[in-house]
Amino acid sequence: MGGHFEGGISMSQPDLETMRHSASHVMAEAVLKLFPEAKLGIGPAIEDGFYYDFDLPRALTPEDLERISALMVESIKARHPFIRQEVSREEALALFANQPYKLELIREMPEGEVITIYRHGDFLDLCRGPHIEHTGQIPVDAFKLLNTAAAYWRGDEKRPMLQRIYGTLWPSREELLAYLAHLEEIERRDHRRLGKELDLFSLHEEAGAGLVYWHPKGGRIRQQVEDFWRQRHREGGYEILYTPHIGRAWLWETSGHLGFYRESMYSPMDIDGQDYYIKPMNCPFHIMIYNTQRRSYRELPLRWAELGTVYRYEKSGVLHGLMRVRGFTQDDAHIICTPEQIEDEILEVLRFSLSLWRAFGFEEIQAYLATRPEKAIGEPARWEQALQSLRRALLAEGIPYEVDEGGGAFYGPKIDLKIKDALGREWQMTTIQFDFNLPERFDMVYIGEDGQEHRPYMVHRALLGSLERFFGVLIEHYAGAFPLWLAPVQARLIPIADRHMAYAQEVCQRLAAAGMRAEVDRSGDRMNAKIRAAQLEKIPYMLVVGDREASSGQVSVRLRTNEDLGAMSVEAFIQRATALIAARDNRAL
RNA sequence: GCCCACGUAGCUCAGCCGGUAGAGCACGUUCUUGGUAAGGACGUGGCCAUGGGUUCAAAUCCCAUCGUGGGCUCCA
Repeated sequence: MGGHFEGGISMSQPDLETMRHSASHVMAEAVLKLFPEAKLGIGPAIEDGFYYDFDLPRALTPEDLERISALMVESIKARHPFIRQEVSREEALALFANQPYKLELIREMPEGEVITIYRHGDFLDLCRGPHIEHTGQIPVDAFKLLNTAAAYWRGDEKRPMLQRIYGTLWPSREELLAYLAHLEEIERRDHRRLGKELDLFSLHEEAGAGLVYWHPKGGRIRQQVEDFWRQRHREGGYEILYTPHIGRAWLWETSGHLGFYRESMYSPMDIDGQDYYIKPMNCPFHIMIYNTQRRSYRELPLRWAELGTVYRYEKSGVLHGLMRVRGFTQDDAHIICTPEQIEDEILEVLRFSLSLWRAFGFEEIQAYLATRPEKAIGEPARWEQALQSLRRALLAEGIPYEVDEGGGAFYGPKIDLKIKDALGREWQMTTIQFDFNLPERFDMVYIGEDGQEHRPYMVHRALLGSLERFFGVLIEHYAGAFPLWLAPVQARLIPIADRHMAYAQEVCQRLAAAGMRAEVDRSGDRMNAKIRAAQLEKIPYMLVVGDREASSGQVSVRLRTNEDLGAMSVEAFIQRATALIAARDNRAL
């Protein structure tokens, strides 16, 4: 979910990446001055900046960052040249004798590889380079050390934990400031903050981590999402299923989940001496339904969807608002079809997914095609066919995609879609996965034209992914100012004085009768305060009613964009609003 | 799960070199009945996350647990 920040940045700068990498060296130099005993990990350039990992005698504090930053400024002002030097393995080992992590890297370098070191000032690092000419090329007012965090040495949770310092660096101060403003914007839109401010959802430590409570206003939005989702699925030839939340051990043994997915499942509960597990996935249940009958090729493809709530154990440290939770509702579906149908089905799923995303106002989508991993089941020929149909679907839809070599599940290849939000951040939501495993395990068959039993193809797909994560992304994408058709409150009646309350109530009822979500501000506040409150709640329409409106049967329409449409008849307003709602217009008010 | 930080009223936060709590907003009452982003007055509200320890005394110090945040690893 790394932010892609582009706002007016001149990327043509002579190698911003090199500059950032060099900055990480300068930072390491500063850290060594502060902590001569520090052990160095690695320090690459990353998107937006750089980091360096250190093994330090104590935890870093924000004050340390300031001191490090000040030392970096000194080094930059000193204009130390970067000096590249090739060394032999023995020399390298000697130079880094007291740097165990560097020694490990050196020892792992293949024989004959040229080992290079870079020096600047009295700092020395094992490094492939390249670097800038001298430290003075780093714009001294365009970098900032952002935060410290922990990271396992080489990303391995069994290895020591190092302290990582993240910094950001830009070609100019203006760009740095723009980037910092961008970070503030991200914070401002944070779904956890907006969820609280707009009274959409909550989480409760005393009631369990990673479990989401949808408040009335969040519930209204979810209902709209679900209603639309169901409508589109009906139109797309899907049937809707409802299945249990728990299943006997037999089910999960047969599916193989107890073998390969156990660490994500919760402990069983005992029911009449039998082990039951709460479901981490919906697929086995759908297959049970499939297997209740002898199936003919004539009834395929079957497209079975379910808003299925699943529970998965997630490590405590990874939980994050709505984005990563322990109980969530997938907009799941399984497509069961013949090998001949698979290609059309895949293409259709992809189209369907894209149109759904566009309907919610997400236009930019990137696809990832994940291929056969080392350890996989299913004949290579079927993998190849499956992969081809996935690839052809991507080409047919013209979506940019990258191949994730070996990134497929062991039971089949898949397409994942990442959706870009309004701030350019990517979110992995959609997944379309082949499954060569479950049809075998559950011995799913259909009778073909030839009267023989055949194994159907099965595809899992979740388009929005989970309703919780989708909601989180939706909140951040719109910064809480939801499109009219999704807004929990579409219009608020604002009576100027108490004597206008009855008229406001009457108008409100007319809006409700027209299918709108409207309410009257019954507080004792003055009109200005009522407008402010509605504005902060990002309510699309503020309908001010006073003597003038009450006597003429009108409402004065103010939009959350601050635009004032003036007075219009209630009928005209209803026409305008209901037309936009029916059209599911994501922008107009 | 791991490392670090944090957990005080519904919300945002102050208090924390130990002497049993404070602000703004929200909420309630009340005066005001006001034309497009905060009218005034008064008031309610906290077992200072939970459990244990140190101390004459703990919101303040120590430990543990739970949770949250930033990361690592992993995923919808």
